[in-house]
Amino acid sequence: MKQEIKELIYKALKQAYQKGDLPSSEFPEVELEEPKARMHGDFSTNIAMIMASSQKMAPKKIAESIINHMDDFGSIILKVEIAGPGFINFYLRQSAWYPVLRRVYEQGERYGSSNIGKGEKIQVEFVSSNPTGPLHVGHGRGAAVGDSVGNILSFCGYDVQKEYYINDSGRQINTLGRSVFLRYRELLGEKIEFPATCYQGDYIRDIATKIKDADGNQFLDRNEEKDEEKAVSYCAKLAAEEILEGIRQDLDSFGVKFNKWFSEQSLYDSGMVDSVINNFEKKKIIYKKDGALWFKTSDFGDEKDRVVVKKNGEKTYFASDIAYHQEKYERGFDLVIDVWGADHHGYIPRMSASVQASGRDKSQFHVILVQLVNLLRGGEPVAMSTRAGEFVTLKDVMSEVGRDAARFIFLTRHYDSPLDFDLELAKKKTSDNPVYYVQYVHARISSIIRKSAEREISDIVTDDEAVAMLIQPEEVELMKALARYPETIENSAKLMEPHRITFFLMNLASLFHAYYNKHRVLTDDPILSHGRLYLITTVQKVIRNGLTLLGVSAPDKM
RNA sequence: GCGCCCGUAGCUCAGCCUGGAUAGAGCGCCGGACUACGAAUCCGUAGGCCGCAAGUUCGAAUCUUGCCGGGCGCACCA
Repeated sequence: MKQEIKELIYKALKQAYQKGDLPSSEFPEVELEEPKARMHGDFSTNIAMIMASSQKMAPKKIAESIINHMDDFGSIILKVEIAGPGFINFYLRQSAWYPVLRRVYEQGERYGSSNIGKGEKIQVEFVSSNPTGPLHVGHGRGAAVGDSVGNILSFCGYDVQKEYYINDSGRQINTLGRSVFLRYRELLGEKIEFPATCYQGDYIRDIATKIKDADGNQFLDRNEEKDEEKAVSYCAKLAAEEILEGIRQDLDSFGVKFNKWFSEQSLYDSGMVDSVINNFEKKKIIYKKDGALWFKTSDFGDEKDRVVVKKNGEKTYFASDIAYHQEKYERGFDLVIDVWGADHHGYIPRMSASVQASGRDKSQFHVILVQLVNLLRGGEPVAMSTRAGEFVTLKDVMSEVGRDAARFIFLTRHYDSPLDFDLELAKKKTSDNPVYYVQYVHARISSIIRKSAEREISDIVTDDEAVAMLIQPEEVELMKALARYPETIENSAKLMEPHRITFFLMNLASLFHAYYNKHRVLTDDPILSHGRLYLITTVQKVIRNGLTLLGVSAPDKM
């Protein structure tokens, strides 16, 4: 639609130049926009104002000559006006919007998809929470954003892989083992002073109990230090597996599916971490200082160098992260996207440095920083202390407010702004809660279609006669919105911003509810009814299409 | 101190990338609409120095700079 109008303008520009009405043949890109105010037409362009200086003419004169040379308004344009300082406003015939119905109807769940990605391989890594405790709400937001961004990119022709990185190595896993082991000993009657540095949550006790039940007191006999170490590492392994399994289940019931779960430990097992460090040493971008090995990230834009091997010989997390990211590119990804909590933003320059050091362009690495979630209940903050083990898990939230509400709310804001997540509000089934507002459209339309079958209006009829009945302003507004969907998807993909789809859906829902309240779909006139049924069917398809990208269900009944 | 993010209606937020005409939505307030397709809905009223200031521009919520306020981060932690 936009394209057709743009071409008409280009044609007019050329003609105007040839006839000598315009002095210069330098034409800028024609931008068409939808005016905010309805009275300014369906589309408008500011081309005449932009050209004013290069053509050395008054904007209004330019606009006039463009219009004069638009010999063919085509079948879509009703009238054209010059307005304000030199805008050209286009008013379309209602029938101009009819083709969108067919596109939506035929493409259905693929409507809005595209091939702008051209098969480019992208990896989206998200959540990647340490298997030392259950997922909490913050992880939920990351999961919703990462999953949805992946869906959207894939919808736009990118070859997307979703991945979870398991930090199953290093000190905090050891701490996990120690925590479990201490609880285990406690369960067997020892008096334990439980250190504050250990994990406090009840889930630690649960795991310890399992070990006690399965293995009895066999770990209590510890003659040497290495016996204790063995016991701790046994506990660590078991606990990490147990917790990871819980994380998998939580994400599964949250509707998030990963293509791959990648283990940090495997990078050590395969020697990848060592080989990366050796490689960097050869390149002389790793050096020794104060007994530690430092990576010269400052050569690649970081503010200072970073340690990869500590004085005591332990590798830092950064070391395995470097190896991990290098490994990603070796798997052939053109672009690597990491979804992180905003508190990790300081980590970006060094990660980017490592990517560049292994020969990739910094544009091949992108971090989506998701801001924090403030959990509220009825407007009051909910205490969230990880150290004390008092936090609301994602599982709790899901069982309290439901998966759809949770996912939708996480995506009602730009990931860049902090999110207040109110449990009471999320449960409400009123218009405070936009998820039901949108889902209700889908259910309502299903209901009308059921009703139409009862009345034997039955099958969706899509012929011209029925479509021609769609002349109400509310119907045109709906079709305009449907036509805007592909553009919304494309923007959402380019900017990696799922909330644009959320807002689109809320707007479409609002247009539909207004239409529904003003006009009847099922009337005494079968042709009119057919036309309207056709229209609302396309609305329903787009609602479902969009909700699917957000990972939210589209119910037929609520 | 340095870096990143945020500041738009009473509240919660879109819009900013790609400048355009009278700045939008939901909630809340006030007032209305169910004997026909689902009232989880709709209609209407009120409510704004778009944090402040300067710059660029024919034109700035949008771009640039400075300032103010808030959040987060600045480890041989993860």
